[in-house]
Amino acid sequence: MRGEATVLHADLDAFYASVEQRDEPALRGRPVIVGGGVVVAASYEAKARGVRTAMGVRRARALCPDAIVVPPRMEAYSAASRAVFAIFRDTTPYVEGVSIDEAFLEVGGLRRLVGTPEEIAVRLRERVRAEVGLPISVGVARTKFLAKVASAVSKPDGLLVVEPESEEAFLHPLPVERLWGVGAVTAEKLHGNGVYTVGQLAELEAATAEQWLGKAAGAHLHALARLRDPRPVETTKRHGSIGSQRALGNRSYTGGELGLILTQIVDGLARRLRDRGSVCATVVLRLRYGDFTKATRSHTLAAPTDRTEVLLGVAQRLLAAAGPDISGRGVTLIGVSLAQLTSAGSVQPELPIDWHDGARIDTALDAVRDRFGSAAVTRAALIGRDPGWSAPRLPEHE
DNA sequence: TCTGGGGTCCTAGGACCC
DNA sequence: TCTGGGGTCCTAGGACCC
Repeated sequence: MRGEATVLHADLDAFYASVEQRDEPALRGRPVIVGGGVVVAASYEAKARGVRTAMGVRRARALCPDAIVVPPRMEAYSAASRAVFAIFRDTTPYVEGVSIDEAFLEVGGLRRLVGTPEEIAVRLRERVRAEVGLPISVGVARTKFLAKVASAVSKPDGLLVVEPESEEAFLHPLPVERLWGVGAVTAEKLHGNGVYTVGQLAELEAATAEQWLGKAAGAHLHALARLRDPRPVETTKRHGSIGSQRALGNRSYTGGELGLILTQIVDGLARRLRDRGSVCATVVLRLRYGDFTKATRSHTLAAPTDRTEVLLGVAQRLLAAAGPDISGRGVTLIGVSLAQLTSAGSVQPELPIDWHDGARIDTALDAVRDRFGSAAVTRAALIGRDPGWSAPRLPEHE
């Protein structure tokens, strides 16, 4: 027995472009491109002319000269997203957000009270259209993966229910690129071995797929092709990292200019971190060079923090350490990620102790013991042994 | 095809500990 | 003096998703 199709995948169509068409009637029915240097989103009228996400705007204009290009309005998209997610949560308590414009909804158990999954999906689409003014596609199936493929196949503005008994007939003829997790590189590997459809992948032994694609990816994709996807809809998913980056174009930057950009990035991230009540343990610096090669440098703190000065100090040291490469090839992108996030509540506040540069650590620990008791010494020693903590400017005592 | 910004997960080697 | 294997953490890089 396979169970029932009770998972919905709801996915707004050409989300950013649809918001623009909703808010500006003159854009309706016309090819709309949202973006600056590259295409961030394209309306279906633009997609029909070959415009694709991540394509350069110059090339997109060549393909579609009558396209209207508008800059992104993130606040408008966030507001629309919140309104749609409110309808999701009004539909079922089991909502797992995937991104700003899509989510999984578990609607099993609502049959008696509300209706069948299909009836729920029909009503959901009507409500999003009526209350938020946006088209949304919904796939319904027994697993998250099948529901996601179903919504993609149903687009635009569609609804597709895959009943358990028709899963193979639905999935196996599709190209392997439809599998969630198959991108350009993996597709090329599979094609090189004569595998073009999901059905062909399902016919392989799992070990063969693992050999070609790596253990985890091979096993996962093979299982999906064989209709196995045990992942439940998860209501509480926490973020593991937050990040921010800036593309710099082609001109060269002085060290001071780079330092200023780095400060702005870290300052914004630290603020976001504190707003969510989190601390982070690892700082990751990302660089991209003129030839599009990339580099990452990271440092893990002994004690997680949300303090701008500490995070900025680490980021600056990472940037300085990557220095020789920078001058040689020219940085075209600089970014920072804060990883290993945990709740700030689980970490003690920093100890207010006057510890200046060059002070001996045992002297500092004695002072900690005198003022806060011996239990505080463990944490102070932890901070002290972290080489990233060269000049801890601890906060003033009240 | 000359490439934005926000994320997730996996791999592989080295350090370190038991 | 030479030797084992497993587990965990950190770092760097890469694939993928929207």
